[in-house]
Amino acid sequence: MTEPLYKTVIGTLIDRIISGELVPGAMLPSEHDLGTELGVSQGTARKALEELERRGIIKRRQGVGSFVAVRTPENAMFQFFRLRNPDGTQAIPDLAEEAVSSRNAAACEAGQLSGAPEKVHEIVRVRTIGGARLIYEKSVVPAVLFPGLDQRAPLPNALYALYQQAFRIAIVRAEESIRAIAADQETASALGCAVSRPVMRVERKAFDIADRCVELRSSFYVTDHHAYGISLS
Amino acid sequence: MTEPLYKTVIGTLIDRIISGELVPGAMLPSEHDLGTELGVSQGTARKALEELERRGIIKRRQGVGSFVAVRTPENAMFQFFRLRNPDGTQAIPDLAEEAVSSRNAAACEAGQLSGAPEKVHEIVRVRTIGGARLIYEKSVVPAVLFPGLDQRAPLPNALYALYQQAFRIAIVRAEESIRAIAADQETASALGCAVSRPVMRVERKAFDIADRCVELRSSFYVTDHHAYGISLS
DNA sequence: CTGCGTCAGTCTTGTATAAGAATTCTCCTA
DNA sequence: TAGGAGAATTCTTATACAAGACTGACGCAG
Repeated sequence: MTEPLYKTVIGTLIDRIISGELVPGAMLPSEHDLGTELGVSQGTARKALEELERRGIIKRRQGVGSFVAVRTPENAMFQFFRLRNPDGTQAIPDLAEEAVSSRNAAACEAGQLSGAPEKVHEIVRVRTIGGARLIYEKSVVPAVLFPGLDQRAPLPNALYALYQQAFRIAIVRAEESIRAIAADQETASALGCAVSRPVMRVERKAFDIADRCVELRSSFYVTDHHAYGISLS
Repeated sequence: MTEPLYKTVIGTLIDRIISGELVPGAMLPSEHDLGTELGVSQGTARKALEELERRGIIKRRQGVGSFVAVRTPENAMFQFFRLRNPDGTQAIPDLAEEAVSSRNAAACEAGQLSGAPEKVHEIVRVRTIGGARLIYEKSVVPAVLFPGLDQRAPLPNALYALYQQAFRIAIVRAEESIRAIAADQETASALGCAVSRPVMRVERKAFDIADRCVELRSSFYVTDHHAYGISLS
């Protein structure tokens, strides 16, 4: 056998989560049962579960069990919303405006999104912090993966919780490109600020549990009183 | 015993690296020898070594051995220098100007740096990419941890490799706050750009293997043709 | 005698397995 | 209602074997 047993177990569990056999919040078989079922020892099953926990796909609690990770509004904010208050605490944004539309994918969007979709949904939102319009973001997702998303307004604050609950798509990781630019006309009017004012532009590619790119997001932040906080390791 | 054995082993190994008993590049005892020496089994020693590898403190190679990680100019760039070319490849900066000075620590610096140092060294540098002045950075380190740093000019491109080789301080992780601001007079003249032009400002706190904050760095980037690339997971 | 390739030996980490300890929750009982 | 026994789970530790990698001895050709 070329592939280690525990990697086969990992693949089996991921397949079950993708197929919907294991839904978010569901309890996985215990280490012992999983080993018996798949014909491996408890230790091997355990090694697979440990790696899935490191990747954020499941949660384990001693004495309780292992569970498929649930993307709640809270943890989605904490993990993927990086704007911080001056004291370092998490900034909590409110939703001010929202527009959802359906359109044909641009060539560069189709090239980056999984499945090279023809149709996409676009979600444009303006967010406020303490009443000030500080965030303008445009998200693009393949229509085929998110059927009916354009008829669900108003959308919740945390999109990734919705993605998981309504469309069975769990965002696991993201890649971002950050730059400082001068606000263009569109951004300035959305944020109610002056044209050519410095804003932070973040281009995000979000990947699901199967490592497919399922969302492109372009965000613009006013960072006068808040900063984007990240960790390098 | 309240603390698991393998965590004790981790602490022992980290202490040996901090003390200089294990220098960068040195080979650690094999799993078997380490277990015998510390009175634990090979499996327990292995669990400790696996976690140290996950934390980037050591490197392991099957059939060869385990080695204390070496901070080379290449991997320091790759891990902590996040500016990327438009095609996503790593941008490689050159050094244009450099000034090293020694001064008293400001209150906010002493409060953040490990040991609340009175004296600090300040390294101010301008970097270029393809000949264009795109990066202006100011690093502040405690003088007591970096004796004689101010007499070492010219400094190498990758400071963190120098920190490890010359001062036995290994930067393991960093926290950054990012914002888009208008360039002030000082930054604009350093970068040779217009005042109030949008630039990206990155405030970094760098931590060593003992999780002490040993460097504060304030960087300013011109991001017209390059972007700051990060991963969220 | 020298140079080179091969192959066995040995040292290393990687993988698989198992048993007992610690933790958590449930449920029964006083 | 409080407390304790019990069952279920993960966590810790231990051991055996497999796989990869370097070393050195050996043999053979030049």
